[in-house]
Amino acid sequence: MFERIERKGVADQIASSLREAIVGGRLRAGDALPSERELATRYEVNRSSVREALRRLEAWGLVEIRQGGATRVRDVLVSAGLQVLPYLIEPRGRVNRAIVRDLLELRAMFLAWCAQSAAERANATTVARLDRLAKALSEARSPSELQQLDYDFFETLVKSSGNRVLLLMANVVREVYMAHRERFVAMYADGAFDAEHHREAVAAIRARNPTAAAAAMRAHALAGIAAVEEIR
Amino acid sequence: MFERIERKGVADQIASSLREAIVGGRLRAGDALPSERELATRYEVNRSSVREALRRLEAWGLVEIRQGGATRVRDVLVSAGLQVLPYLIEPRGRVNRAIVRDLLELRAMFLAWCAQSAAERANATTVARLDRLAKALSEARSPSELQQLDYDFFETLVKSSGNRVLLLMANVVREVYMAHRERFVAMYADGAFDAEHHREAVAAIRARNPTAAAAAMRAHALAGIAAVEEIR
DNA sequence: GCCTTGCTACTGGTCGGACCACCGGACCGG
DNA sequence: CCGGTCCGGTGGTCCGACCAGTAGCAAGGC
Repeated sequence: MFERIERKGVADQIASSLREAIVGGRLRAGDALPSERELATRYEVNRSSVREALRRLEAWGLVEIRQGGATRVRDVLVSAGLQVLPYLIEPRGRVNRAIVRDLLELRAMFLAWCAQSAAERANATTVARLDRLAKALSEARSPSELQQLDYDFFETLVKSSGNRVLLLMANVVREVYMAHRERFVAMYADGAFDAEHHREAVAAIRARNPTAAAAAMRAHALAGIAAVEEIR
Repeated sequence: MFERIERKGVADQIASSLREAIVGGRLRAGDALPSERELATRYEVNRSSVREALRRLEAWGLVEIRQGGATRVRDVLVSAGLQVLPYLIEPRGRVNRAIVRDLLELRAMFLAWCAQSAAERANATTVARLDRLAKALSEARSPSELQQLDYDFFETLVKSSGNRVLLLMANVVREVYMAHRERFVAMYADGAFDAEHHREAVAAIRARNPTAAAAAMRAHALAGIAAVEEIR
């Protein structure tokens, strides 16, 4: 009880409706959307609200708006940004396993690369923070607690890589991951998770051994992928 | 004469103005923006236009809008998406070298990883396309031509990795890169570029040798970084 | 017959003014 | 001190009007 109450604005709902139509394939790339005035009539809302929804879709890279001409649907995989990921993962309520696997593969690449960068340039403060997280991971028991700590470890690693562009990517990934965190909790179920790789990585970073650090985090990520795949 | 006339909508200009204030640091994280009504008065435009601009900033992750409360500036590096990259690269007309280097480093990681994936799973069609691009790179002369071909090579590699999440990332990176392509043309000036690494990579992909493919593309990317750094 | 020109009916863009929903602080009574 | 109530200000939605740009069509010229 006391669960969060949904309160979405009109514009939000329209944006969601259109987004699902596009991502779900009911509207194809190149198709022209009805005019703003017609959408307003059909949804029985004001044109301003429709406009607001359309601007959001445009910011997501899902449609192309041109004054005087029709608003057209763009090809999702060619022009959409990372923000649409949550909707690709779960179109029509069913999880798209292939996309999840793609995401986890990228996670493996990022983890390994960040660990390598961290080993090359991390300072004592960062190493200490990673060390604390690794220790906490060794002691934590509940899967959700492990998941949170592991995510914190990931973020700390990204920050310690010192790459600000990667930081921006991580921001988007965080939103996606947090929205679907229960999908990935399987990676932390009894026995599926072992903090050994984290301890190894921290030791390697402290010893300034990039290769070993990368290998440890890659091993961790691959173990996670295996755990998720097994569950399904 | 008859040069192209700038035609940006009112909302666009307001969004740019506010974006620069935020990215440039004149508005700090946590600061409250003036109300929509006041912004409308100050800019001498309609409130609708201000709203449209604010929604765009929200989509970029630069501000947080809450009904009943003030619209507040968010921490760029904590919540912004990749879309703001162009403005981080060139705040106030001066190029931020550190960000450019971060971007090129990530490019190196992506290139290597894509080449590896491609070697593991590319089909004959893709290999043939990469082969054509590598040949064209060997023959092209002008830097801008080389740049375009190299970018095509990168995109083809991303597609052949088969990872759709990476594809979404590449979409955003493409917009950033294309907006600043002149900045990177130095990588392709006389003598700075050699198609040898591309030929190696294609050969390795065809031979299904992931390690060699990754090494070849990493070498190419590192050479590019060196060329850019030297110019400055 | 073909191309050009200009009209026209549509599209999105901006305007202003009104009212609703919501938040936070000031104020008041218990 | 606590809980309500009120009120000013904020964003959210609505309406109806006009401006600005596009695309297609139809009359005119070659």
